[in-house]
Amino acid sequence: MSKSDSLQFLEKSAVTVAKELIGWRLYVKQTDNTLVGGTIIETEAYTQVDAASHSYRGETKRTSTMFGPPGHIYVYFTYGMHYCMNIVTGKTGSGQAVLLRSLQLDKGVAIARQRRGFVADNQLTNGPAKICQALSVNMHDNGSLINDSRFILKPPIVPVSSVATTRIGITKDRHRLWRFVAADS
DNA sequence: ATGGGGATCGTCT
DNA sequence: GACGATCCCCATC
Repeated sequence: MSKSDSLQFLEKSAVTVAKELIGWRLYVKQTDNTLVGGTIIETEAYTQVDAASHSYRGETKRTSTMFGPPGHIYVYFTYGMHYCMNIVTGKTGSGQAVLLRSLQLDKGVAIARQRRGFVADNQLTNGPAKICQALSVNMHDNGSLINDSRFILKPPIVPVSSVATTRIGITKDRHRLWRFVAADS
């Protein structure tokens, strides 16, 4: 699959992408040109009809990336101290994104351990803010285009099946089964 | 093993 | 002026 095929995949709706993104691999280039990242094993979909989504009340300065073209990275800052990253999906202007919630690291484990304060290896990237801390992603990366920036996204080597559940850490629209987890995790 | 609360600030009401 | 698409520590069971 080529670079343009990856971008074409991201034109699908957020719910479809969130489900099918399980098993894809995300890597982020570091300042020394090495890679940190691994396999995506947990995602959540957010859309404009969804009261839990940042895009629910329309475009603002903060959410403008979410309303831009698919394939870009939407980073937001929350709880006064954490960053979380999404991949924008769907038609341009539709306000959809997929939140990355958990990765299985396979590159850059040593630097990730250092950045995460030497927690247990299974806790390095098992949360949206942990991913950003381990991969060194912050607001400067907001708006970056996948495969044309620090961010590299590759399709699965073998397809990975996923299970749909309710989302985490939200108070509105909790009923939607828009969280997807790798079946074997 | 599980649960409550503190840290900390940009964004929107 | 309130509240998070969170994480971590500490208390308690």
